[in-house]
Amino acid sequence: MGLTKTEEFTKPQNDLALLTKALGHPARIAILQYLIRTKSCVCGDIVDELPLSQSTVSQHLHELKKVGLIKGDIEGPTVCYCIDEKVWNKAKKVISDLFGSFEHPNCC
Amino acid sequence: MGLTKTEEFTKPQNDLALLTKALGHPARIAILQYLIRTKSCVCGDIVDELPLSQSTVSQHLHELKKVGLIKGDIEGPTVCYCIDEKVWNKAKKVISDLFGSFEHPNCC
DNA sequence: AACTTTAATCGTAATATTACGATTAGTACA
DNA sequence: TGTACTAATCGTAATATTACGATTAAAGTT
Repeated sequence: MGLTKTEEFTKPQNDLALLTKALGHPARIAILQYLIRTKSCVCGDIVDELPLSQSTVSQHLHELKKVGLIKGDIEGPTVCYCIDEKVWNKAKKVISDLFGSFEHPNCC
Repeated sequence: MGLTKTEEFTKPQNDLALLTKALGHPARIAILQYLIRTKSCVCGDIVDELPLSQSTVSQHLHELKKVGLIKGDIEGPTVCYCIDEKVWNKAKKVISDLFGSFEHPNCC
């Protein structure tokens, strides 16, 4: 199938899964790290930075934009991608809530 | 293709991507939450808890075991799944490092 | 030994993902 | 207007994922 049974799970579960799924590719991790690292929100430079073709990078940027982690502002001929602080902080909270909810093993 | 160019990225990037990818399905989020919530490391009950077939749940458990987040101890006829504290804490750190590395937007 | 229970694995089908080259759309400049 | 550049989209191929039923393997029970 390849089709997730989304309707059978809660919205928080689906949202968290969509978020982590978006993070689940080394290229997208690399993009986020690059955006955080570089002071200026350099744009098409991402393509030069990554070992992937322009169209593939564009697809990964689209995935990240879909979950809101980044946003793209058109600046003349180029596009400026940045981390979306609001979504980023929300994601940070949701994920740390998950990891914080485990204290100690119940068994084993 | 569907084949990630793993060799072009760093090990930390690939490791983090594999971890988040494993989290990137609502069923696997639900499994982890269930294991955290229930005091006893109840086992095949996971199947009853989830709206998926036994074989599908088994596959998801396998995915989580692959990245080490959970471990399964055979206890008589049943198998007891638990969070692996060590891997869990490491994952927690790696992810919070990523989210902590962003302070404020550089632009936009 | 035969039976039951539990959970992994196999086989399969449908859909998703990853990647690329080629094309297109949009903007700036000559 | 024509040209050059950037970045999205289209088309496509290869592989991965999700899901299920059926089968198998392993352990306990009768």
